[in-house]
Amino acid sequence: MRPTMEDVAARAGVSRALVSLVMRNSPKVSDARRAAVLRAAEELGYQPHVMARSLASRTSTVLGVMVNDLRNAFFADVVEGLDAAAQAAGFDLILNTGGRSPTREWNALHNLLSFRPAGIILLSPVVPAASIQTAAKQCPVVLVSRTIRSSTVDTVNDDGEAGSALAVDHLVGLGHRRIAHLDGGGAAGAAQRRRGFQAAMRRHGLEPIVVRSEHTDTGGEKSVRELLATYSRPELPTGLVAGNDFNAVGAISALEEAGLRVPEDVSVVGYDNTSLAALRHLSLTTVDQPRTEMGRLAFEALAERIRGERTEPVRHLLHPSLVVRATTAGISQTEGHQR
Amino acid sequence: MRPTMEDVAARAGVSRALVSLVMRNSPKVSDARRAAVLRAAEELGYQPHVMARSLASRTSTVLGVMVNDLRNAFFADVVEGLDAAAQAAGFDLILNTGGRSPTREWNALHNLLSFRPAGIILLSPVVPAASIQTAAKQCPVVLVSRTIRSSTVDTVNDDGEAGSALAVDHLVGLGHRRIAHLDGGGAAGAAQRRRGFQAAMRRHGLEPIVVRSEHTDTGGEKSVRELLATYSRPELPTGLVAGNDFNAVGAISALEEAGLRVPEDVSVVGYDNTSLAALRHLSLTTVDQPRTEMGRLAFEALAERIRGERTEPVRHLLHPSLVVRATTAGISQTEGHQR
DNA sequence: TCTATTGATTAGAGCGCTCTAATCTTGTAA
DNA sequence: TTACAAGATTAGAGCGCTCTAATCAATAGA
Repeated sequence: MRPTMEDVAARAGVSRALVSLVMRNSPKVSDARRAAVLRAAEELGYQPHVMARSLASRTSTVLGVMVNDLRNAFFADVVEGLDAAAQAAGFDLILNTGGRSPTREWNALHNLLSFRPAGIILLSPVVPAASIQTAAKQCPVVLVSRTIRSSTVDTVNDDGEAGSALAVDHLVGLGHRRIAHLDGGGAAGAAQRRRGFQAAMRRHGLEPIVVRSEHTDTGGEKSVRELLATYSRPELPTGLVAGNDFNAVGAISALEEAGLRVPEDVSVVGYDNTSLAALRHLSLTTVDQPRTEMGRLAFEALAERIRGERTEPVRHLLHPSLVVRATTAGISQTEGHQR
Repeated sequence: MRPTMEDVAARAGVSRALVSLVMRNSPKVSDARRAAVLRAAEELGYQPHVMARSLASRTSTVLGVMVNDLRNAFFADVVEGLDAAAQAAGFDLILNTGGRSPTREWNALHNLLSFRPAGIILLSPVVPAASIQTAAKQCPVVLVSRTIRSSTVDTVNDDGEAGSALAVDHLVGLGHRRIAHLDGGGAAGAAQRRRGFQAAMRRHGLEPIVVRSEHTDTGGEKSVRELLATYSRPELPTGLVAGNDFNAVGAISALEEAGLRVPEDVSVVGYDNTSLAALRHLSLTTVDQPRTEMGRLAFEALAERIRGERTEPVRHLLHPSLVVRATTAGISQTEGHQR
């Protein structure tokens, strides 16, 4: 059996309480005793039992994290940021996946709650708001990539509207006037990206063209083929704001297949700045969200609640940035100003 | 304060011990009492306290997971598989990252250990074997993507040699005889892939060509340029076995840049079957490891140790499979049989 | 010298649960 | 009726720790 505090106390010739104080490095322990206890602990290979500590102190150093889909690089990055911040502050993460199913997610949430965590972070949860409210009664809750109308839960989101606007501004700045958006449909965040696109276009006095698509490469291909079938060459949009990077790659394929060059004939902007966008082969201009930072902020929000420093909800809306690479350029002279 | 077992007992008019039995659904409780307890628990919103249970029962339902880099899709997939299996068996994951630094990793490991987990899973750890041994004295340990000479720890690895062999066999079957490997250098798993390549080539009576490279797309580009500079066209390898998918993409770029067509002039095989390989735009033939399955097996190995069913170590070596897509083809007639 | 005062140490209760052993009910056989 | 086994229930100790309040030691002030 692993040594307990009692064992250390016996070996150091002090009481269990004193060992406890040393372990939490309390200042009110004499140097001599502290050294003796530390040595005894070292010799026995003693390590405090986190759960016992948690039970006795009625506090928790555990943070529950529910992530819908770890395979999604976005969430993996957020968790990385979360873990770094949590580890630095002495918290531990207990992690769960919900598999995009409300039922499984609710179970996962329950599981986390049964650890009496200090707080909970939900990454893009699909459970109803009421369930989240219930959880929030037990401990602070922070939502990432999901909004909620609740004064007890904080949220961290990337500003999808701003991201699309960034893409539109970039293209317009390059001289483009006919710009289409490949809409992600019901995918997470797609609605905001669409709204941002439309608003930005109108702001520039341009007519927004929205094509129904999906957040996949095949979706991108299909939408571009539709676009190609709908518009004759001189009226074809010269700029494309894709729903995400995969979508953009599909779009580029279809474009090239049709004999159009990117970016000479059509400029394409992706979204998410995934690892594939950085590939020199593609070198996709895309919108980057501060993912790790989102994880850090989520932790920070939670920490403030845990420390009781804040009771009003906080809504972080992070600003994405545009990573300009090789798939966007000014429109060629021959096409330029003809409407 | 959240209700405890005592509260439920009081409300149901029974003893705490009886509530405990009901919560662990013991068969030796009368139906009437069980119903009463369940109702009281429901009304109070009672939920057992996992940590308290763990402390009292001297058992743990927690599994420690140390992952080096979650951003690496490989590990994210393994964790998904792990989580699914663990959740199904009633275990919870506490997750940590080690950041590829032995020191930070050692701290992370210590943290996990302080939860007195039922077992620990280390994904591609970089700490010395001795540290792993130490941990293994406290609870069962399973290593993924790392081997060790120890009778107390189990390992789950993908057979990198077999993967390379798969790629070579495929190319040889297509008629290729001059095949080069873009070596990943010191990257994890690179050595095995290289060995597998060399062995497979010799088995076919062919001379293995190994070019030093890196597991990145720029690495792939550079190596191909070197290859191009070294060999005159008729002697240029017609088949390339890349170190991983990124590397393959870089290689393809450089090839196309030099006016060579893939797969007509040169066939390229990647490794890892990352999401980019599946892109229709690329459609990369690549080697796929059963990642989720690896997670499941890691859990299974741990579970067997936890249940005390096995004491001899187990070494899982998973067989990769080849996903044939569009970057490989038979060599064109004009090039075919000339040496 | 005696008493405050401060700082260091410890006794002991308790966190929310499990588990063993003891006790209480029934039902059944003699 | 009595005895007893089998099943249902409970008392109470204890898991490894923290925390409050009490105790103890040492120094300072009168």
